[in-house]
Amino acid sequence: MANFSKRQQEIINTAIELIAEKGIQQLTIKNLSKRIGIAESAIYRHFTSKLDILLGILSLFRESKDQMNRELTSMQTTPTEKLKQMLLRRFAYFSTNRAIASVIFSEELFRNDRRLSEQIYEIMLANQQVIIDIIKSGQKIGEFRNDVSAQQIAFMVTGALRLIVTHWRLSEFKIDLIEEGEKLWETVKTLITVED
Amino acid sequence: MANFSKRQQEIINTAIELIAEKGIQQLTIKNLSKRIGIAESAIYRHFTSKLDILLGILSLFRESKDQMNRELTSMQTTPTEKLKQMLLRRFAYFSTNRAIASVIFSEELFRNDRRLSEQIYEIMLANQQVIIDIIKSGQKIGEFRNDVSAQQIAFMVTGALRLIVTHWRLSEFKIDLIEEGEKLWETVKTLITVED
Amino acid sequence: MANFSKRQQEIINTAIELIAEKGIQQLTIKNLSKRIGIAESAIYRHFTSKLDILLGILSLFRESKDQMNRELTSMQTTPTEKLKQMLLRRFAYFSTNRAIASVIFSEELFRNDRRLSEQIYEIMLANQQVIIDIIKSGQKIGEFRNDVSAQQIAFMVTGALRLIVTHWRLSEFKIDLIEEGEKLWETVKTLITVED
Amino acid sequence: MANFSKRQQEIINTAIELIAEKGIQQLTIKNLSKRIGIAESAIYRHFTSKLDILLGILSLFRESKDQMNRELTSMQTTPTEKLKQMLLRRFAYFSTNRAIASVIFSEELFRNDRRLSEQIYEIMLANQQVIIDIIKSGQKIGEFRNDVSAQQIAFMVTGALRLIVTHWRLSEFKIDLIEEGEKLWETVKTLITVED
DNA sequence: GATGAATGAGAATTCATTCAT
DNA sequence: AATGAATGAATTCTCATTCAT
Repeated sequence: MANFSKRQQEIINTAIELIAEKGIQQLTIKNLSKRIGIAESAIYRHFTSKLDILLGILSLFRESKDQMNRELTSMQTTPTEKLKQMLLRRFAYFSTNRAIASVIFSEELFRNDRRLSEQIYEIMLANQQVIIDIIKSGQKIGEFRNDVSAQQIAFMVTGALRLIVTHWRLSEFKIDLIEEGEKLWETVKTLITVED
Repeated sequence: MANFSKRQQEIINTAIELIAEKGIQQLTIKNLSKRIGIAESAIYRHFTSKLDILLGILSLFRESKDQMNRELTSMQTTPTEKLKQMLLRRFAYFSTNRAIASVIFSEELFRNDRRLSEQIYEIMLANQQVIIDIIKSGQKIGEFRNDVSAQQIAFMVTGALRLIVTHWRLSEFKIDLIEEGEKLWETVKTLITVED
Repeated sequence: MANFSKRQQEIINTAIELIAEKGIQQLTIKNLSKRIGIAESAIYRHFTSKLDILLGILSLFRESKDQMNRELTSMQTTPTEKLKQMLLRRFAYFSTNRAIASVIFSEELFRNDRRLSEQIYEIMLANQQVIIDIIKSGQKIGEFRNDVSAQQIAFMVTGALRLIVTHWRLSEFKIDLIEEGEKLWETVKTLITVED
Repeated sequence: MANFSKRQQEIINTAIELIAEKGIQQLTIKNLSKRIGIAESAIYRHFTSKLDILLGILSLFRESKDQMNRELTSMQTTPTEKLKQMLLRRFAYFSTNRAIASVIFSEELFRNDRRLSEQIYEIMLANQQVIIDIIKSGQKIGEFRNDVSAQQIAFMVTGALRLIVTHWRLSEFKIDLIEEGEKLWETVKTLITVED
């Protein structure tokens, strides 16, 4: 969010909140400005259009993704530990950032415009690539089983993550997300690590 | 679709198409009627409101889910074969029903109304329960490994299915979905079946 | 209603009912046909347009007015008795014909079309003329005081009648209309008859 | 109208005009905005809904009623003079405020909504109560005859007022309303004042 | 930076009416 | 007589955006 002013950040965060709470159809300039407490027209001082706000949301997502990847890369541990960290951190992140969790997996929201849908796909692919890379390195050094493709495992791990978050959201956050994350990690570990 | 008239079925299917192609924001009565080739007001002979059309879509989803479950239940085979069939058939179904594939995993689309969001969650839960049940019965007779919970495996399998379909859609259907389904099944089989 | 078929009479009466209950804005072909229990298009077998139905209502009003005048004319009594009869009968009629009472004094309802507004004015004038004539004849033979104009008395009597019926309607028929009619007559008698 | 902005007052007055000229069915946002010379959507900056505009009209009526009552209350004269003033002023007011005259007695116009119909009834009752009070005080000091109830006289006076205004309106304002008011007052005076 | 007023395009829905059956 | 399907015009209201202050 370095590139965004205070007000811009406020607008982006409020927009995410609004989408999370009421869906994209309720993300209107009117609702947005009302919640922030400024006039509708004031929004246009900070973003030239509504599309720009959505692009802002995506840039926030990308930043958070880059941040996590940088952290993982700098970690000097085994692939198993890396995968564990990555999973648990993402569950932890979502559990304290409900609004983002409600929006980040909803590719539907960004279908209005080519630029939006391309960017969200790009973020999604990048996120998956991180997992694939970790798994591949684990396979190379014999920590993870080699008889299944890293790509497929990545589908299963990311897919489960996304699905659990969706359940959590649809259940109106009644599920304990942290606990679910730990259960998922145990399962993944059991299924793919090689015991010696 | 037994309960729906010809025209109602046409409206429901066209609505799914429209959402699939252009997103829910483009599902307007105008676009709908234009594509069907009737006047906007004619739609209201067949559905009392737009909400009613969305409920119609969900009732179609539920019917298709019930149909698949009935088929699976009546199959006299092993859990392994059942799980395989279920997975491959769903991939096959989606690959020939692109529009439905684009809509059925988009819980976001049905957030306008309580009735809608509750129903889509219900369908989602029911679909997952089928997988859980198959896995449990496989675990009971020793076909599937017992050291991981059926629930977690179901998350991974369904999650992967959903994620692959999403990729397929965002890639504008360039991926070969059938092939992807087979790859996923191979992976799942390798990971969870017990070799003797 | 001699000129109207059974079905036409049913439509006219139902239209009056609808207006009485929910106001003219709720008098739609849809509501009308629904209440009668036929299809919307069936209405057009019996009336060529909605305007025609409104004209039918007015023709019913006119008939009822003519009927009352004929009765009054044929009565062989004093003007005092005639005025009393006219007043009490109208109150009695309205109290058992709530729907008509709710509509007949609402000139507003018939402003869509010249023909309608002219006819309702005509009926109104004719109704008043009857009272004026009775009062004049009473003045001529010395039963009613002569120091006020018949026209003005007619305004006061008819005005009170209309206003009381309006009150009755707005109070949701909680007032006893018959009793109110008697009170009004007593007052009118006290004010305008000449004691000897 | 203190609580309303300039534009809001303009909208309310134009709405009254429109109803007066063409009936409530022609009071549409389109007609309203066209006559004012702004876009349809601009109306919604000033009133949140059409119902709100109608409530605005009623609040204007109430204010005008309160104003008149305040004037009457502060007058230091006999009940006879008060009743005369009240009558003549109302006729004068209507004769220069044709639009309001065309709307204020049309309870039918406000039947769309409970709030509307309750308010118009309330205004009507309040208006009548003023007359009843004047008459009662006149009876107490012997200026008005005591053998008829104040309530009944009020019905007759108010009823006549309303009926004369209705005639004036239906005759397309050809009658001289001021003159009619004077005639009515003469009649009322003759009928109810006690000569000594 | 912010506001209030305004705009034009469109949204869902309703209505009277028509027509083939 | 009656129906079901359709139509086009109109209605209320929303939305993103602009502009003068």
